[in-house]
Amino acid sequence: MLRGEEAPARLFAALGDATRLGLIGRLSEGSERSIVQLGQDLPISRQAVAKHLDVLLDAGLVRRTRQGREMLFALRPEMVTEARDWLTEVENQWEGALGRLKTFVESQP
Amino acid sequence: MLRGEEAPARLFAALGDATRLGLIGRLSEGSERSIVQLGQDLPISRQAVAKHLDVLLDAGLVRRTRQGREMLFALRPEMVTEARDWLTEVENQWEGALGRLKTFVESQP
DNA sequence: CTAATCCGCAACCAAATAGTTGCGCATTTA
DNA sequence: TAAATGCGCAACTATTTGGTTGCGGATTAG
Repeated sequence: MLRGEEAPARLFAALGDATRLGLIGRLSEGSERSIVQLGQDLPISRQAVAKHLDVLLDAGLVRRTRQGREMLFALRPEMVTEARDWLTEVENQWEGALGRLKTFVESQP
Repeated sequence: MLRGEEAPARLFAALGDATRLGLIGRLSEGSERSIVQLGQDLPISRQAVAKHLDVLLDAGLVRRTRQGREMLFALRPEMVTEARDWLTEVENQWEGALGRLKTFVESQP
């Protein structure tokens, strides 16, 4: 339903978890990191971390490249931007609505 | 885990559903709307719509006021801004990291 | 007053989520 | 070569989620 919202919904759903936001925070520091590295300070298993990274990958928020026996993950900031743009649009539409309301009120006798 | 990310996670989780994004889109048009009104064109029951609105309310994305027998919902754009700010921070940190990397590379002999 | 409308509560259900463990394979390291 | 490391696959579990239906109470409309 409302097919136009499905893509951003996937994006926001991927962002809707504290652990994943933490991973994104780490990846926003710039360097690529492996699964074990990313799960270092987390109280969950390596496989749990891998699953979270899969979600981020499916949402397009990260990119991954194999290097030897390691899987390296890096942020894809374009997708972060895309999510942000959606919110900006909502804000703009809201501001526009406020503006029209103001105009309407002022035009009343 | 990573308690600092819990608040934004709730926010993004609330945004992580196409139906709810649709509701937010409607509410961004400016005027307050009732539950029945918001569910008018949706292929789900009134109660399902009400539950979605509860999620948005818990996340702070909407405000509600009772008026007679109706429950009127309106957007709270401050919260939309808050979510957007989190994404902006990630982008900024990433840009900063890129900058530092560039400086480092250029300083290499 | 009666009928229609809007809502809240509760029980229930199926599917998705977040997590676990165990095992085996590939790649490094000692 | 042998041991250790990093990963993937699979099965299993508990909780959350998105949805339903049924019912009763309050408010508005006829």
